[in-house]
Amino acid sequence: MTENIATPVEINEPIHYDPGTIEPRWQQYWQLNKIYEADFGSKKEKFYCLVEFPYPSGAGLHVGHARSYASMDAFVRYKRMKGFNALYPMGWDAFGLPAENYAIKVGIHPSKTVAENIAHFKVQCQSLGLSFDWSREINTTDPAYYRQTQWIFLRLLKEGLAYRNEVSVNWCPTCRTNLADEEVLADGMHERCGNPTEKRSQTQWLLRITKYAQRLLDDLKLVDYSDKIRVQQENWIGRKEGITIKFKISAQGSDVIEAFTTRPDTMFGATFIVLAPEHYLVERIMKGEVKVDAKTSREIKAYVASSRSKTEIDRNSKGRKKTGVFTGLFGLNNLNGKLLPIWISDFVLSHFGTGAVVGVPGHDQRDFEFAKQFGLPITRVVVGPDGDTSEITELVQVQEEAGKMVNSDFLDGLEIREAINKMTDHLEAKGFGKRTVTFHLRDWVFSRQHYWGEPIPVVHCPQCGVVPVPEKDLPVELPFVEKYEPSGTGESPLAKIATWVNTACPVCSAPAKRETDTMPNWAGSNWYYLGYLLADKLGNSKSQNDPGVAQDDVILASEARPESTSDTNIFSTTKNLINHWMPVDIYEGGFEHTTLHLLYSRFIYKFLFDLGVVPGPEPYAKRRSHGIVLGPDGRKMSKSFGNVINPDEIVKQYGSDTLRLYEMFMGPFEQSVSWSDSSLQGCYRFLTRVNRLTLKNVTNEETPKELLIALQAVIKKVGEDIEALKFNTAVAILMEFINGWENNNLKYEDAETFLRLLAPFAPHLAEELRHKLLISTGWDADSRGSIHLLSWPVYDPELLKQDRVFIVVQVNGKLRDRFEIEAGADERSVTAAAKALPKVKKYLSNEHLKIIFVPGKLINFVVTD
RNA sequence: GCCGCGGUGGCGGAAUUGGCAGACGCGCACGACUCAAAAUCGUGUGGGCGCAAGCUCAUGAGAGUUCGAUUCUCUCCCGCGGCACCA
Repeated sequence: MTENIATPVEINEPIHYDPGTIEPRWQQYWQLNKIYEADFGSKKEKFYCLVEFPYPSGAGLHVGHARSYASMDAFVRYKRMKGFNALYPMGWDAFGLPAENYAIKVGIHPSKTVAENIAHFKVQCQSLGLSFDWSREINTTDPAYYRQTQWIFLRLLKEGLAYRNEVSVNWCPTCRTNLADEEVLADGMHERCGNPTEKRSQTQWLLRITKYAQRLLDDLKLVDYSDKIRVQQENWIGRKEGITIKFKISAQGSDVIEAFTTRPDTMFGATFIVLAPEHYLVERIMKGEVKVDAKTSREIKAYVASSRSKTEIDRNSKGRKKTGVFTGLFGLNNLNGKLLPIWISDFVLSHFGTGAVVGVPGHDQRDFEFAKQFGLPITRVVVGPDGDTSEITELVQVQEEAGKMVNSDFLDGLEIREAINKMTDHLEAKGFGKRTVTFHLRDWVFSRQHYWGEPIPVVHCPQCGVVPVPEKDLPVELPFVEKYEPSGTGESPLAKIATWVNTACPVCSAPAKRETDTMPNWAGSNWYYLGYLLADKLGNSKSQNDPGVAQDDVILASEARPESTSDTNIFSTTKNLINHWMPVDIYEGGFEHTTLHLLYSRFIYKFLFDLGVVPGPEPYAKRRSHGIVLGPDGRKMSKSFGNVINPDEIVKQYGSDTLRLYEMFMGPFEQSVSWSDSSLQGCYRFLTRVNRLTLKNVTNEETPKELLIALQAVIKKVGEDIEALKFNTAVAILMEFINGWENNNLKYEDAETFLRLLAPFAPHLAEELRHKLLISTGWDADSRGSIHLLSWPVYDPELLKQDRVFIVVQVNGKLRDRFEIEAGADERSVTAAAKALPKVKKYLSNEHLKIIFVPGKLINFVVTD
């Protein structure tokens, strides 16, 4: 601890609990004494606690942020007291749609609104008394910061993981930009603005996240994520094993169709093949390269045209009546020499598998519907557990998982699982097919047609093509413009700024144009956990104009700067710094980012790992997500419902300690809970009582033994609960303890112990009361500094050892009585004592008696007549 | 349809290697203080029967395992979330 600022407590203040007075003065005290700054020169065990940094919206901090930040704040304060060198940083994810949309709405340039919003957010965070290390604050819109973001992009480009391609993308007409798949909700709505999206074909920058799909899946085993989060990522990555089967096309030279299936066991039940309208063979038919008769050709063209006119959501809606057209062509089923008619239908998706499906109408719902629609044959090849072998005429007879093979030649009699393996081996051995793994995950559409983002650092040269901006020329700064509204043409507003767009090719110096698309708002958050570690090198608000920062010091590049072995200061290089602090020990943030930011940043971290920048394959050792704070009416808080709780008002009325305590007490951390004003008041009452009891029920006489024992139990429980993120029960035990304090007095040091336990939850009041204790009693504590720098109390296990215990007495499993006996009493004495109890005695006949004895806990008499 | 999580008093929720169901808070009732109210403190508070001691029912429904089940197994119902014409 540095020099103490004079303790700002008056000894003769009234007993009344007045958070409005005490909170600001301690906030100021903490700030002046810099008590929450992580020590970057320390060899103490580190603890890196990360909460998702907010985008600084105009609405300010809401109670959901507060739940996350306050809970993790308690965790970090506890860890600090346990002796860890804790890092709990905060920053601003200020690029992207939300910031830009807000700026457009209020008609003020985003650079200005962002700065204002950040200032507001910061004041709010400080008024909550959060122990963030503000010396490491970062801002993704800071050129020194996004220089690194751009550098990562250049490296992705160099490694072939960033590429341009014409793809079908999700377009949000409201926000006038393209979106990644992850940004579109299941119902086709944009996750930000809630409006419907459309599909467009456009040349876009993409990141090859699919190359990392298997690792993103496998490495989930290396980390501790909540089940819900892990499963959600697994679903999104969507790995499937199957086989791609080849079909020769009849009467058509060398053309072959490949179809992916996860159920090769049913191949003897195949009766047709269906192609997506976008399938290459369909293209060839329409170009005349594959011959079909003129009438069929016209029908195909008409069908394809009508499919294209449909929206993606229309096409993908389940249960829609099947449509399609027959091509007149047939594919050869190599297994039995049967010819399968080839159809075209838009229920087949071009981007999954091979864009072609083998129709097995007996055992697939969609194939069944299609066969029914067009009168195609339906063959049964699986008999389910019900033993039904009849002809399949109803959808309900379509078997899915369990059953035995029939009508399937060499597979007959096998269980489905065995048949899949046998058929797969067979097809591979014969060269008819190839084992294939598919993923649901698709490449990440990484360009946005918006102003407020990191410029993509490349130049388009007529001679050289796409040329990366040389690293030394980073950052490519975002130019200031008056008009930044999206154009809606699919071109970024940057395209209109001739002075910025026109540049010289870095390779041949010929006139060239800058890339005008910008990066999505997820770009800056891909690596921000590293940004905090390098904050002093990145030019944050404190050192932005510091000329002492050398240019090459700010690049994450590691191979250019190998680990120094001669240097005795382990924190002397960027790489050592990263190696020391990474991975993040616990990362807390919303469930809604599970398949967005969380997945994206894992991908980028793996890429940085491959480059040698970071020490391991995973950025976050542990991930948890807080439940949503719902409105008092149980609905999601929303302006339109009028059920939004503003944390500023709560702080004003009850103080931040009450708000913090309530947000932790309201329910299990990962569960959604409705806001309740009366529960909030209960927390306020608790703090008021703590205030009164500490100032009145404290003496220099010994604490009653019973209360002292209870205090040991509280020390134990609060510590264990915080570690397990069970903040609600930690608060409960603190409340329970003071119920016992009400009619007793605590000795000074025991009262102080209690305040230490309270400190992570109500940091201001704990600090205030401890200082009042020191002053009013003259009691000599081991430190006159902040309570938050004291050690976490250690309980006395001897006191927790009970010498007498309560034994529960059951008869036939029903509770009949309980009695007290010395701990460690053996079965014989417990039995004797229990039998003697009148309430028990009357149920016991002397006949056959079986006794179940659980030492120290319970005895159960089982009367068996 | 597949997968995950959950269902406990009037309300939010406690309790898990299977051993006292309902901690803690809210709400409610009564009492103390007060001219009165608020605040505060105290007592009580799952349902039914009973003056009471006590008995009995009770953790979404039903079955099972067990001396004993909120906890484990099976079937089903409901809610929330993820994936989904994904072959």
